[in-house]
Amino acid sequence: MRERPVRTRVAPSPTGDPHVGTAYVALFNYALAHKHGGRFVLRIEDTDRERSNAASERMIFESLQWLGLGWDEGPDIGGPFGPYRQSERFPIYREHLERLVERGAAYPCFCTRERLDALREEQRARKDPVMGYDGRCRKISPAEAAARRSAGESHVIRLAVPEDGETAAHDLLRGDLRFENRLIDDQILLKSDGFPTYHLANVVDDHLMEISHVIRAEEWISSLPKHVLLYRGFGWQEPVFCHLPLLRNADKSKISKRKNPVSLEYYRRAGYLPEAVRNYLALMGWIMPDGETEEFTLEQFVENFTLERISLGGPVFDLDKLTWLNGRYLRGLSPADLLARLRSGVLSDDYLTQVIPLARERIDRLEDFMAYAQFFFVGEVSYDGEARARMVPKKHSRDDTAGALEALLEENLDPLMEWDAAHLEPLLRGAAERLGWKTGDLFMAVRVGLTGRFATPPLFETMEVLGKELCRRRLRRAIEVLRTE
RNA sequence: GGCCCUGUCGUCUAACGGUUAGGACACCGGUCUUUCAAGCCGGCAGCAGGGGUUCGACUCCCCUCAGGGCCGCCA
Repeated sequence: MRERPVRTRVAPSPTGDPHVGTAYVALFNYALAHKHGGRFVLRIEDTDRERSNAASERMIFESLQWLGLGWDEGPDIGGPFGPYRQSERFPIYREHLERLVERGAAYPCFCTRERLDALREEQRARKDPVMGYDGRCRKISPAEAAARRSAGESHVIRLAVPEDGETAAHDLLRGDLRFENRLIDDQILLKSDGFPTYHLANVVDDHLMEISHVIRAEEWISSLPKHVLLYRGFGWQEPVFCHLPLLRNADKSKISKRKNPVSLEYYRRAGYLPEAVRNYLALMGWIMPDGETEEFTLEQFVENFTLERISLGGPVFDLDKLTWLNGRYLRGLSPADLLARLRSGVLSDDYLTQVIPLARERIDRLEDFMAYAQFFFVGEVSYDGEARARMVPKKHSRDDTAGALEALLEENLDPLMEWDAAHLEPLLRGAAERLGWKTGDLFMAVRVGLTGRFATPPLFETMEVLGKELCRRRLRRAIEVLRTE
């Protein structure tokens, strides 16, 4: 295999809050590219029409920049292989896919969702080891398929996976991986709405963007053979694949927001220093060659980085150790630097300007400000006896209240990307109705949970200023208090 | 259930056939200090189990067990 210039990429999907896992993968890609004087590419994986959104994309940009992981090519700055937003590349995918269909490496499938659902259910009931599409539409002649397509019949395009034999793929850290072809599903490459799936878009883009190393999370290993088959179908040279271990919760399951703060916004808002977060992430599965040095700069990381030193056991994300590391970085700052950090964070003019209108009407002396507005400046709030009492309305139990807050949090607040009063108000009112709660009761529970107080500035404005992360965190804590104390 | 990945202190990890198995977090002591931290010093604690290969296995091979991931017209 000939040597190619090193080009790596990170391809986050803008479907929610910026994830710590994205930063983790980005960090290692960044390090490899910079180590070899290559290019680090940012690509936006927004082929999911339902969920992708611009607010989320912006947050991805901001978080990566916050961590100091700038990219050399990307949707915002362009580059020689653009566009870098997949939703802007649809014609490219369709054109390439036709080539695959012509070669018989992919085929149209006219099966309905209903049939597919029934098929899956049947296979599951039968405990069939061969799960997936049964290949019915593969038997349709190319001529007939083409006719049905041009007649406008709804269809998807599937990958024609060989019936038998096996597909070998190589992972830099794990060596040769073998997969039985009969167990690989005929992956859908183009959805019936004409959108590509991740698998197609990803392979086409990695090739066209001349990506030399695909460094991604371990959860992708099972689709590796499909990707390899795609490269071979196109007749393209495969990149080097390297699957990073998955970050874990304390119970070893894949890291999740129920069990850990996974949004980078959380760390930013809580005042973790980006260099500490980045340093800690580098410690997940990696260590300096001396095996001991744990505190190092991005530059030192890049300089000493080798993919081969990555260990494969899924690392448990330990907030305690991150916090310890952050403390070390914090203490290393000069007073002036520390002041500057405060000034660009929780004590920024921008934040204070948001808080002041909410406090002004409610204080009579300047010295009252801190006491009144303290819940805008702390992490978690405490709940005194009266606050606890007011949190639970007369008609509801503590458990009931905890359940309502949890439902509100997970079903309404978590998915909300436009975090402002205008969006929050209808959301909370709607939630109250669905939960069968009087709005006043629910709002008081939320108010106290969020602030520790029952007399506060207007709820929605307060929530907007506090921001999503702080609200989420405090509500979690309130739920916990209601259930356990 | 099927396929695949992984397995060193509670947690993050070093070791690339020969070490009293090292470091870090957490925890427990001590020290410093008007207090609390921080700092410094010390302690506790690990090779999942069983077979091989080898003069010699944490390191290589096999089996078992355990944990995890995937099995979507999500990524």
